[in-house]
Amino acid sequence: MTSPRATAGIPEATVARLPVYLRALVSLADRGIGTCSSEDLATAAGVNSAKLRKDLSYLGSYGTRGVGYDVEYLRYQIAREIGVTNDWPVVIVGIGNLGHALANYSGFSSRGFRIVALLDSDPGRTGDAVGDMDIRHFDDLEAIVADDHVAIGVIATPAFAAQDVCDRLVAAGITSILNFAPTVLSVPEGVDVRKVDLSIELQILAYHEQRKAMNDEGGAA
Amino acid sequence: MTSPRATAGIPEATVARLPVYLRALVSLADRGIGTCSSEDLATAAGVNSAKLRKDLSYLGSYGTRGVGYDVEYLRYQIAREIGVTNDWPVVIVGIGNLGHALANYSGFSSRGFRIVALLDSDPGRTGDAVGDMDIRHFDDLEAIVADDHVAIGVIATPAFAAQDVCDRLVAAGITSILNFAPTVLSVPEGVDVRKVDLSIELQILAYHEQRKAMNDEGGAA
DNA sequence: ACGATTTTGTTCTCACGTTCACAAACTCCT
DNA sequence: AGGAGTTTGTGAACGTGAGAACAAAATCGT
Repeated sequence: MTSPRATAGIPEATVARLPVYLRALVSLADRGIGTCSSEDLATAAGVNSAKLRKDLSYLGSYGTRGVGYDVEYLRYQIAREIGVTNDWPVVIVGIGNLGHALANYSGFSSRGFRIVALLDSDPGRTGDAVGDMDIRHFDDLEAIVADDHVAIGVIATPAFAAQDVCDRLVAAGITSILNFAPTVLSVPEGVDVRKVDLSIELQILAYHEQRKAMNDEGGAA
Repeated sequence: MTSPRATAGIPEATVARLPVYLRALVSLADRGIGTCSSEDLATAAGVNSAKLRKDLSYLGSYGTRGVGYDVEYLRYQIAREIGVTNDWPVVIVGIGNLGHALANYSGFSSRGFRIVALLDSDPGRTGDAVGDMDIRHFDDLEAIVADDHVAIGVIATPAFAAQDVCDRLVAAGITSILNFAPTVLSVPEGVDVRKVDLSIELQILAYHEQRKAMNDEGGAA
């Protein structure tokens, strides 16, 4: 029993690229471009055009053969598919250096997210203002999550505190977590975690850099 | 003509996990654990033990059957494979909110990297101190890269400036770039780019969150 | 010394993701 | 109206990655 447009099974790899396409479309729209081919959009998104077309085909047939894609229309369709046509409320926990940067990051509000609270467990920080928001105490978490129906939390604490914060977020009803702390979080079934680790990315670069150096040596010898 | 230990072809997916294993090993060592099984390490790293063993087998046979892995020994072997036994000099360009956070991030120095310069093109920022470093003007880039043999650069500028900064980094001799600006960078052959996009990660979470909400509705109806 | 037990390293199979290549479908021009 | 030229959407081939399952090799107890 499959529905005509199987909005069910979009591959994970495709989901991860949809936001890139969305950003590329916004950029094209800003430049006043109303229609684009898969080749144009693929270039703007930094991918192969066949992959782009296959990715878009999972959402439906939003292009016109011989013409291309209407930028505004496709932009809306992808935004709808991702779910960023309405704003998602988000809480950020841990307002150190990184938390500050995240709180001030304009890319959230412009892309479907709204920061509803900055939380920290250090009483020396609560009450401080970051931009136009005040830092509140972590104990306010449960009330905020319940009041604003928050589903997404960002962890920007030190590693040692991350698992405790995570457990508390989950208990409060958060079901999606973006983790910047360099540690593995364990969460119950049904909760999604994505991690961003700055030093891991650098280490991957270092590996390839080392390989380049080895090859240069090998080639010169 | 394959060398006995083919250090040549480590799969990209494995390379991306090695830093996670390394972190897990450091954590085990800190807790005074001298030996661990693949199961222990896999749990600490948040992966399946079969996958872990297969990943490690690409590096060589560093375990002992019936016993497990020596934590210190394996830690060194992975660090050597990644190339983080010596420090890699790194420059950070764009010292806004995020650049500040990166400059203060202790995880770099403790994991094989050394920040040698903070650069910004805004004269209002140059000269300011961040931690124990001064912000220098972007025009000093070429001299710094040449003097310190810098191969890795971090871009933390606004999106509109990122491609220009990137071109200049490449021209100065940088061959690995970590890009935090929300834009696609084009680079010549031989230069590696990895990107970290905070809002993309959130959008992926939003997609899954929306799906959960749809399923709950569908299940309740 | 030898069998029981543990745990690694590897093989095999399956699923997923990428890319090619082409038919279907649309526009434009005559 | 009809053919030439474009560009999408998709089927098929290929490559990579994940996980189960097992043989090889080490320890331990008797």
